[in-house]
Amino acid sequence: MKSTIHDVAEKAGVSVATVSRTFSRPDVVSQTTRDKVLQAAKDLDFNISRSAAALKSQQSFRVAMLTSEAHANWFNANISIALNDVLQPAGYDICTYRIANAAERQAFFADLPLRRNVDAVIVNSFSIDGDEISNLKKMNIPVVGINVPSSAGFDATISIDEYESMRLLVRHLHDLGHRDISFVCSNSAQAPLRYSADLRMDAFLRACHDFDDTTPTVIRVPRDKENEDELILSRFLTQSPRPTAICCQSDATAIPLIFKLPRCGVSVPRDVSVLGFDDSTYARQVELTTIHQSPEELGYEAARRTLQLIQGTCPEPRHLTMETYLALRGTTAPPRSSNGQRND
Amino acid sequence: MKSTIHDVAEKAGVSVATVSRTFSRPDVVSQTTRDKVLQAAKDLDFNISRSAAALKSQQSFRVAMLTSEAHANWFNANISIALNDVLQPAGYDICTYRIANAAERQAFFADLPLRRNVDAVIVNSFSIDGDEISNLKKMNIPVVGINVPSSAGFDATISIDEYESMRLLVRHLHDLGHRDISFVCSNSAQAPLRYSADLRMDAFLRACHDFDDTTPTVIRVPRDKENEDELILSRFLTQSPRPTAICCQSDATAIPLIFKLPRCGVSVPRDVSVLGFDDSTYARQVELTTIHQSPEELGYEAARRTLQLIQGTCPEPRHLTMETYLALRGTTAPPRSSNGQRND
DNA sequence: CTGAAAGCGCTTACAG
DNA sequence: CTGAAAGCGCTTACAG
Repeated sequence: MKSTIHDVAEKAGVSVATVSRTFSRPDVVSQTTRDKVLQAAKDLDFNISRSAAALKSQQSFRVAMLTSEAHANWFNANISIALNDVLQPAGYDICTYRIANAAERQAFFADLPLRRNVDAVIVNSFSIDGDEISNLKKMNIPVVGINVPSSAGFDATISIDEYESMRLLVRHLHDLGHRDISFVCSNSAQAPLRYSADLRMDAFLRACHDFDDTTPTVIRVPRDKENEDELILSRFLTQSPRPTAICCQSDATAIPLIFKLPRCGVSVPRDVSVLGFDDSTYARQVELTTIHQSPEELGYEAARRTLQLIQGTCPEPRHLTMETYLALRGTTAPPRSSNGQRND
Repeated sequence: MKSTIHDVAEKAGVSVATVSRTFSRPDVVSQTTRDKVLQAAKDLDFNISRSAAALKSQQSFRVAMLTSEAHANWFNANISIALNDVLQPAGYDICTYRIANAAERQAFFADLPLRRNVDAVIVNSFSIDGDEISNLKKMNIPVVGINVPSSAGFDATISIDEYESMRLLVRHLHDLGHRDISFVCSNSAQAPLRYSADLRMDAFLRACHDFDDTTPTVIRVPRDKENEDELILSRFLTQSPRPTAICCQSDATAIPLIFKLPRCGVSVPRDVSVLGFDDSTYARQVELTTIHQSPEELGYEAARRTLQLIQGTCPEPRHLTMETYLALRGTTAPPRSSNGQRND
């Protein structure tokens, strides 16, 4: 009922080797033979069995993606789609391993459940450490990183430059005359595996440090709370002196704010400038000034490099930094007293 | 270097059959033997080879998901995560097949590239027709649908009731006193594969039909345009008489509107009520009245049923309708002249 | 509860 | 360009 390579060989009057080659290396079989085989395969509704091909050829045709994010977010959704767009047509499945907490992390890197069962691993925005990378390397397969803390140990990495991005943001605010700037972030203690939250705050503080007349403050709230936006609002409104600009860790934090601030009598950008990070869903429509990045491109580049590494070629360059830019829109403006003086 | 089941058998002093059973059916091997095997496996960094297991056991440990959506959206991202959460721990990979246009659709259902290579197929929000379902069934594997046009031919389906949902929405507006209601949707001619866009409009029109004093109108715009929100705005503002309420096909359409309408001098909900559909990202924060649905639950239920069907048990019930509810929030209010009279 | 053995459906050197 | 043949690493009836 389900036909095998033997059935096709018989029907086409060739050997199974030829049938196999017709699918795996069509260039080495003659046009005439190829046509015969293809016709027979079609008549018999034949597909190559991936499991058999995998077993014999010592490949798994699977690529693992490691991530720590529990919920559906814009960044990961775009990464996944881009990976699938490149890897699927090339014959690879993507298996997503979500590591949600310290126990899972420990278990994963100790057991390495992927050993022998994937052809490459992509580490996505995960705060992986040196020992963990070493463990991964024991599998003797390519290891590719997307937004990882360091490129050390990786066969290829694709990242954005958080520091440069934050510098763009802070310089823009400084140019406008802002001197009191708040950074809003979720408490990283709650999300120890997610890379970039901590980094981004550090980048903000460093960027402010370039200007000795600029006072950065930080508003930290617990992560994944339903009322995150209310907490932030409350903290901001009670700060004294009130900062003239708010840099948010991501658009997802900024968008609720630009909706709610006016309802608290604080006009955006007249009374306070608000900035996001990502240029994600709705950012353009709500005119949010933000840093544009493209997880889709990060994903494409990562997938392409993964494929190259599997085929044994070294991607050029091995470590790529994708450019970001400041999407200048309507939520930033000069502060009310734009003389650069503090009004305290 | 890479150890096989033979190495483990030798080290543990048992047969390969016992090693195999230790992993696939641990209940049938004695505690003592199991411990020996597990220890040997650990010492040798051994994992079962999926390809070999798959080949011999005539399973592929893969589940296909068919979808037509090109871009990352809230619904699909949540579906994917839920499917992965259930299927991955059960040992199944998910391979996502995206069918973007008529040619791909034709090719896919004619060739059935998954034949012999997946254990089940999940059809997600795809406007699949009877012939296509028949084709799928030729593979002799379970076929599960999420939001498909009809449950006919499916081994299991999970859906929401679009009609009932839309009735909730329209009745709420009618109760408030609205009689002129617009439905905003993207042009389905551009997206012939996506199921639910057309259906939702039909549901809206039917729901309005329940009230003979209510006049529905439709604003249709091309899909996936960058300036979709501006087109809608322009159409709405030039309509005469201007509807007192706008029902949007999804939150993604509604959210830009509730941001932009006030900037055109139209206050929400004072001058116009706006409703979404989904209860997706930011809906709560921007106080959008909308229909709540949970793609996560749809995904979990679909995955659970898929697993049951693979194991040969029939899910109960086979066809499940997930409840939705009206999330009553701040973007709906009585129309300005709430006497139910038309002011034309 | 455990073992010996057949075989799942391919790929790939090797030979011609 | 094509074929004969070995074997990838498991699972699973069957026997004990």
